[in-house]
Amino acid sequence: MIKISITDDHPLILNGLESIIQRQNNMELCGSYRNGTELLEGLKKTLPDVLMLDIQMPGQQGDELAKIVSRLYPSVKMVALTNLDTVYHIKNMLQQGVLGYVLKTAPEAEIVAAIHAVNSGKSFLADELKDKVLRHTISSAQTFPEELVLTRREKEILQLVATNQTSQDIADKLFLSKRTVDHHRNNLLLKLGVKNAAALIKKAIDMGLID
Amino acid sequence: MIKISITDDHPLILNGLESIIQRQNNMELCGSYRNGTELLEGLKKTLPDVLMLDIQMPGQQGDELAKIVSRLYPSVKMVALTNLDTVYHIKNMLQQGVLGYVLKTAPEAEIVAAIHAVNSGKSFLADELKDKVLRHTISSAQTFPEELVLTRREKEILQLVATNQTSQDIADKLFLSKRTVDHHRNNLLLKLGVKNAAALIKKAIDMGLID
DNA sequence: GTGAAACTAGGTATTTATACCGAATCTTAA
DNA sequence: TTAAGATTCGGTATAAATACCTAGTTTCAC
Repeated sequence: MIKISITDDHPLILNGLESIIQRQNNMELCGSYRNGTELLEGLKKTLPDVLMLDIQMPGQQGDELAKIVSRLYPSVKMVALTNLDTVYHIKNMLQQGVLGYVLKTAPEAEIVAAIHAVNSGKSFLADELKDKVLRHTISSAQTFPEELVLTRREKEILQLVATNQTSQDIADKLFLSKRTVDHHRNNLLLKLGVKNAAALIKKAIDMGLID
Repeated sequence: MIKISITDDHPLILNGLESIIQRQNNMELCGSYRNGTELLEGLKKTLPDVLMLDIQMPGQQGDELAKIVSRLYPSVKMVALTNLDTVYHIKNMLQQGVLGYVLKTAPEAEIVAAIHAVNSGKSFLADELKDKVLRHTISSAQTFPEELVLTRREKEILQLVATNQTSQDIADKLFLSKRTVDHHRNNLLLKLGVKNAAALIKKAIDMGLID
């Protein structure tokens, strides 16, 4: 019997996954959480074999959670269950210790297959996503730099740049010098390979860095 | 017995909604479609009382579908079931003939309530969304025009602003003076109610003006 | 045809963003 | 403990965007 927990802020998704699991005769749902706080609380009591994890959630994001969980509970196999199909997110989640990556648009059979795979310690990634990562790895010189790793501060400032605030506004809000904010903005432009704020926001949204 | 159809490209959502409907003793699912083409095909055979409609889908978008359905089958009551919680989308869908608007993050009871409401011809909108629309209507009535209408040139330039080009670049490309481009950019900022290009792009994407 | 709106473009000024330079702390993992 | 990277902030300079003017031409609906 594979014990499964899920963390997602959408009741509909929780429902859908629950009905899928109930239909399998060798799986059972042992935890259902709506955010990172609930998850971390729940894991203290019940440890699943497989944890299904959304990326975009209110509060703590999926990648941070994956990192925490994989450190605290290395025995828990994780599957990212998400809408985001960018290479950035796939690589990012896998780096954070997630074994499987499945899109919410995936057919039921694929979700079940992913659970089985990670439960036996194997990684799981849909063929289409493998191809995508592969293509990107091969031809990424032009599109965006291979290694896109944004720091915590950069992510934070990226969000704020999209909110109709100047660097000075952002600096005031974060209690930083305008210079510091500009420094991070420049790094963002470099890392995403763009020349100005408009293109930065466009690309960040395309890549799923901003919701 | 309320007959319900659903159009959504996420199998998980289809699953989740199906299990919710099965648990109600006065509802039944009479159609389940993954995109607009399937929906329009299916409606020729089976007409539901209530149609649950996603907005973001591959191919035809929800708002276009709502318009078509409400013209072809005025008896079908529609509910938008979506992740998008912007005032723009709420108003847009309601204008296209949708009676209810429910977020995918909504609890099960709210989804059921929405189906009942629209089935008896009443509109349905969660209180939080009503408040949001109200606040927006009040606060934006004075500053910006209610109706957002972009001209051809403005739309054209809006697209280009998102493509990593400066005003001068855009001017060269369109054989215009940089001043003219700046003029249109200023109008865009005014019309969308933002202060800079970053926020302009963010808002334009949120509103579906840029893909 | 007339009028409204869109499109065009220039002047001038200020504010912001971007580019490059250096460098001191702080965190964190090896 | 050490090394690498993140974070912080400064100087200086230029490029770009934004704000507020005016005004001629074109387009299109009435």
